[in-house]
Amino acid sequence: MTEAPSFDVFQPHDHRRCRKEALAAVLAECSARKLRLTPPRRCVLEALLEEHRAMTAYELLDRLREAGLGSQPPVVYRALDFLLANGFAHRIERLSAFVACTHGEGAHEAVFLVCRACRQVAEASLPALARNLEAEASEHAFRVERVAIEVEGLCARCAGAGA
Amino acid sequence: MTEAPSFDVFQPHDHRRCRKEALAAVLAECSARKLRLTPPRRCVLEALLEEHRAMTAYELLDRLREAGLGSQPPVVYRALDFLLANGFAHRIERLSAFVACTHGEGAHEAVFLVCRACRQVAEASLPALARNLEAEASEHAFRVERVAIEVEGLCARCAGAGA
DNA sequence: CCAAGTTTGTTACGTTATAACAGATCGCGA
DNA sequence: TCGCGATCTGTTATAACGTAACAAACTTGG
Repeated sequence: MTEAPSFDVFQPHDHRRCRKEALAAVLAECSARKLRLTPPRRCVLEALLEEHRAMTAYELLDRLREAGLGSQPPVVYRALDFLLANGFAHRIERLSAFVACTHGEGAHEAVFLVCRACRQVAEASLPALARNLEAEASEHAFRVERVAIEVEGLCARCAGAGA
Repeated sequence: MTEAPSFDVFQPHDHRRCRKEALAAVLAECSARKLRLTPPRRCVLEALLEEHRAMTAYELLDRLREAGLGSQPPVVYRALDFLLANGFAHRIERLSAFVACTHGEGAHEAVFLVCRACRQVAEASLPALARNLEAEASEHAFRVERVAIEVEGLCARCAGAGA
């Protein structure tokens, strides 16, 4: 199985290659897990990989429409459900928007660094933090199902541009 | 200045007293900082303290309407802006909803334990975690402006109720 | 008291998301 | 290879969340 790339989107990189590798990794994963990357699902994933930033459901829906696929909201929300459920994309709560997963591996509790200007999102994992949260939750007898850690601010480039 | 209470909402407690003390703390804070807790702002805050769970803007708007105050969305969103800006309430991104602050002190990076069944929210602070995030952000040359850490799951009571 | 700034309230609209259902497609077993 | 159950696509319609723009009322300080 191809390994998905895991890197810092805020660094310059060969974007063509990054998209291609990420798509290959998802295709491999789908094949291995017998998941169907149908046309609308693939269209949404490719849009996210291409833009490489958090996109709203309605921006993605425009892509579906342009591709001659469904043009109504449920189509894009269902494609997103599939991508989120299988770890190929993430929802950024703060923006009500979505990004392709850049972290590679399956289930993981990620920290998202979200630039409010360019909407690019870097994904990091902090295992130490996850342990802290576990401890905190167990003190409250709380059963954890989902963790969202979102850091909003400005990436170096946008901060430099005087945003 | 009265100290606001800081406790675990998932534990049984004297709710009447908890509301009264929290309101007193906000009044004191407003007086100290020359902030105006006007009728719509107070109405929204009291609703949040009374219900003691995450409430949507439109639920809060119903309260304003019942109180004979404004009945259109901008009124409640402005009151919420005031409460959020001054640390008297928090937005729970995951739910597009709002809770009264139960943590007492001013600016703080909190961890929210959000029960998806009853919508009660426990607020904890994890200083160690904040330091981790700082380190992570600086590695990416990212300027942090706002941090949201939300843990979704089930509180002990709702888990027990077989949710 | 007056002027400047702040707050409330309104109308109108834009954005985000889901329910319910019909028809198309897929994959498997007879 | 046929057909049946499960899955997926697409539609219409509507609900939930949020903001722009502007007029009127209130508050505060000179």
